[in-house]
Amino acid sequence: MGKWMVFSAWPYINSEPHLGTLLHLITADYYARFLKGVGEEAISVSGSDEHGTPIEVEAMKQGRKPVELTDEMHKKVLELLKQFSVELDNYSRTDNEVHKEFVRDFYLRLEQEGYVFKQQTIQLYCEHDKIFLPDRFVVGKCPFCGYERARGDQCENCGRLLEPTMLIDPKCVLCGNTPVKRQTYHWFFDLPRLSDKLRAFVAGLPENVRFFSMNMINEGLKPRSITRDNKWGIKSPFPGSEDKTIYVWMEAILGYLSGVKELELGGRPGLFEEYWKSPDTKSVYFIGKDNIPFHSIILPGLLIASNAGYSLPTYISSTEFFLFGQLKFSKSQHVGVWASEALQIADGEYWRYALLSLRPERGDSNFSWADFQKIINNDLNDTIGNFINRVLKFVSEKFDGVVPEQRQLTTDDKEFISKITSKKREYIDLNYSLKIKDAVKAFLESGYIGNEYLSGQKPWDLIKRDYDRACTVIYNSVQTVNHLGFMMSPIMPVKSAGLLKQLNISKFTAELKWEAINPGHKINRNDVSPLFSKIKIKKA
RNA sequence: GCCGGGGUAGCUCAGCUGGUUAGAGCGCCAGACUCAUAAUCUGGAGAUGAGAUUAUCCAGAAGUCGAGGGUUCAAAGCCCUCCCCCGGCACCA
Repeated sequence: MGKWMVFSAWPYINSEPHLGTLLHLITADYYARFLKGVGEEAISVSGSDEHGTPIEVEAMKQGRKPVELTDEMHKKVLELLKQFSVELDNYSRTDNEVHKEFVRDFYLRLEQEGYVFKQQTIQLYCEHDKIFLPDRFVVGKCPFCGYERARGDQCENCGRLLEPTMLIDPKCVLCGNTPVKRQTYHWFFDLPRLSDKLRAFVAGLPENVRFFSMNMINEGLKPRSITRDNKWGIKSPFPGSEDKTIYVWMEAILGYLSGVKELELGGRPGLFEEYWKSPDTKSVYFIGKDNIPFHSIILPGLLIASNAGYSLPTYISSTEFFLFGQLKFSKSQHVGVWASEALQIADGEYWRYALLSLRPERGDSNFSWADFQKIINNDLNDTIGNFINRVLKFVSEKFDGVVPEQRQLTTDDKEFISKITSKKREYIDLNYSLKIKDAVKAFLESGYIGNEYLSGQKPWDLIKRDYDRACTVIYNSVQTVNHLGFMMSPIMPVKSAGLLKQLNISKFTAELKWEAINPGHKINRNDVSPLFSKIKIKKA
């Protein structure tokens, strides 16, 4: 049995994360908890991605140092993650020393392996802001359609792809001055040389990732520049490149490695080699479709090129987007739901449940307040919460909080037991196949089955005329609560802990074995209370 | 332009290696129950109309998963043409 590394895409912290970004962090946290829950050895890592031009520019606008900005933002993200019950083994940041050193060593090694070359390029430079301008930081007249506000990478009006130098009358987007062309040197990663190896790797990826990536390879990979002329970033290690920094993507992506290294240095000797260099290690990356190529091509490319025996990604689980009333979430347009807003509306754990059950695994999925409310009120509260509550209340009121014995099983009981057991098995299997949305659904369906059983068996009726039957039905229902708790615990860790307390047990059983809570066990009847409550959302 | 994804009940979606009468949840209608947080459970209509019949019912034919063709004993899943929506097309993070 191999070990597992669970990763979430590192959020770029130029602003607060929105639901789309949060989704991957929550999923990674969920998945790592699931794995640990079934007894796998797993570590989970992510962190704040904090270098690069957008943050540098934002800091410039505010008249602050970039690091002040990201210190603040990173702290805020940590705070937010806590509220969403995201507790990865390491949630790091790219400005930490371990990462920086790791990155520099890594690229020096890559150079030794012969995958780095230096080349001259021409780029637009703003003399006023003293900054080389990335494509999107230049606007001007489109040479094809004449649209005045075409960006350096693409004209929004006619859709044509552009080069910044093609723009007529280019302007710096920051200050409006005309940038100048300036010669510079950059160090490049020789990606094309890895085409064949990457093609073999990509062939094993899931379809939604594979098509896209294979296409890029077939169109011909291009060398990827490693360096930038920015100040805010990791100092480039190549001789002669002292005034340059590493391009933010090319270093942040190595956080998956440095984050594990950091864990090792934090007191787990040997961890890095054990995980990253073992052929048995499985790795899962939870990402959005917008950064597929970085995980399917660039990261594996870097890993292969380093020739250091790192294990390549095993699973890349890419989701589509959440749309918000048909529109894509967007920071600039202010479309979408931000993390702190979300927390004002509902408990972080409710969001975990909702986001995991809406997870856009197949196509873009619409997020609407009505759906959200329905998921919380009907699914979580009415189906799951109410089932648990009616069982525990019953045990408290009618059995003095003591779990009754199982007597003679009827056909109905046996059928019920087998239904719940197979839902649990299904839940586990679906998780292993990374069908998380379906796994969460299996959890919900277990709630339907439980309620159906209670309504059909009517223990409140039985207790008056057939005590043995009542015992059996309630015994089975209590076992069901344990199994539900098991499925719930990675989804809503805090709520599950509350349930453990109500049940007066230390953990939920991962096994499929029916009896997990013995007859005669006393639950904490004074703690029994509904786990969830309904929410009401005012129209936005 | 190229690549990919989507278009299935009022809504959100599942089904798509072709195979029984196209499913679920929500919503709607009716009923049951009262242990439980006005929660739960059951049944029904609903992705189609028309003809015939006094009516219920039954039988037959036809239609039905964006549109239209095709392949097949059999298509929501495959092929072709087309329409609509979304995303991407790498130095944006």
